Amino acid sequence: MSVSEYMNIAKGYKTLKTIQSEVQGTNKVGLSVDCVIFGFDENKLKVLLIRSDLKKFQSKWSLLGDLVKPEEDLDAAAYRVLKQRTGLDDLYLEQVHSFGKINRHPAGRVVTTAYCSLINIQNHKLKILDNELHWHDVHGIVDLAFDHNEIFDTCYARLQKRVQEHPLGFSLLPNKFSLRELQNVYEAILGIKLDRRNFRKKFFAMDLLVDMDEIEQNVPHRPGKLYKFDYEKYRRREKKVSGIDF
Amino acid sequence: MSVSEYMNIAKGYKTLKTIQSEVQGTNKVGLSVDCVIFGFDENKLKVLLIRSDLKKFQSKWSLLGDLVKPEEDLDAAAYRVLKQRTGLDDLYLEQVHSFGKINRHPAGRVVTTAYCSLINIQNHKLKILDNELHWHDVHGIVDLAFDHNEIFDTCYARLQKRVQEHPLGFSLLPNKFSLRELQNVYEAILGIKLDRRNFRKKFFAMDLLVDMDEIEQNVPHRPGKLYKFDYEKYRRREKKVSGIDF
DNA sequence: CATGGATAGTGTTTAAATTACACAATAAAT
DNA sequence: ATTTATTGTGTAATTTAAACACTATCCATG
Repeated sequence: MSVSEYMNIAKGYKTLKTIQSEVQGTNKVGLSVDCVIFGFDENKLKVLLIRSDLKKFQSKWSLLGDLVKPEEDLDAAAYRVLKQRTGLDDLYLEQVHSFGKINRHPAGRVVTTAYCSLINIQNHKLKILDNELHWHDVHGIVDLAFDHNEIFDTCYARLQKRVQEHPLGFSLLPNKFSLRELQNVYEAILGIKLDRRNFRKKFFAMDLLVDMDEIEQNVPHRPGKLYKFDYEKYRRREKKVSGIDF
Repeated sequence: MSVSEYMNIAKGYKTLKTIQSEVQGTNKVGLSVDCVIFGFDENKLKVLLIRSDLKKFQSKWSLLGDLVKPEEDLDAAAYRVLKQRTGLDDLYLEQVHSFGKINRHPAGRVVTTAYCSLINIQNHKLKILDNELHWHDVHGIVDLAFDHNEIFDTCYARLQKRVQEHPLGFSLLPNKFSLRELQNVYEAILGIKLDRRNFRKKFFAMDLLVDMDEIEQNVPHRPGKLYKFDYEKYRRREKKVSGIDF
């Protein structure tokens, strides 16, 4: 042992070895990710659930999750699950919260990190039929496996908050959308009715919608114009301090 | 093996044993918590840091953290660290984000969950002198150990956001405080100057400050009235949907 | 005890944002 | 040609936010 190592011990510093033995010792837990994947269909907000693969919960629905691999970033694990289950790329995905109650998993200590994702349900054709994978209305979610009710509630609440401050809603829609579709998304997520004229006024005033010079097809009434969201322009904006209010 | 177990396997269900072996197998990682503890002193926002106990980082400052014990809730671990280091009870503590890059810790795979806490620096006399524990101005934080710069930045940004929507600021102050002290807290956290009259108007309009019928002592100028925050009244309020704006 | 220094305490005016609200135009279906 | 459903549009009233200055009070000082 070198003199400097002795000095470090004298100072109370731990050596890398000491920490390593702690890390690799008994202080290990299982780590998983769970994805709350939202979709929008028939003017309803939906969440993608799977039949629990755990016998104990055989009749219950469960969020989509998996154990994090030892050599895998946390975010990468969530993205892997998301891609595996939806077949889609380039999706909105955001970490929400980690859940770490001791007995939340029957197989032992597993801490899970929950992610929230929004997808355009149109693009997601695959895998729905074969597996026991289904879109559920976010209202009328009843008894999920594990602590997934708590996780779902947390993520839904976060979504409701976040959709008001960030342009997430568009992820649920096709690239081109009408203002009615957009409003339906917001109403479904927030669970409230919005004034149509004020809604339009607000979004036009943001100046982030690009008129595609196209109109809706196959609607049994006067078709609306189609727009896309200008993410680039949005990113270039600087945010203001919004003001104290609680 | 029972018939029902066979059927479960046929259906693709995993038995508890299967999952257990997965959880207890190689898919284990170290799990830690890190606390970003904010304080307020001399009209500056401060964060509590400790000299890294890891030799590799011996000259660097580090957040306060520890490994989560195998039989300890995640939140409990954070609270344990917080209490150990501050000697205080009943503190504001909120989970912010989990950090899970593969090589973020030199001793192996350790995923950490970051918590944000606010304390009244007056109450925290102990332990500052002996250990290598110090309050640092949040500006001028330079090179922390591990990925603690990223963690700190995330928690500070979250605090700035959250303090505008929830009554956190009071946790940095004594029970009784003057409106100037309160404004100083907000200005320090947000890093902006606020209009004094409008600030007062806003807080009085909230109707959540209780006049204590006392005035400041030992100030070298006209003393201000002291107030406390009415948490009970606040909790009973129902929140409005704040409106779409991004 | 008179003065100066520092902060407390207080209202109004203007601008900006939000809300409430109604009717003509258009396309599709019959 | 008529019905049905939805688009597209503007204004007035209310609420909220922003800018801004003077007197009162206490302490410290000479």
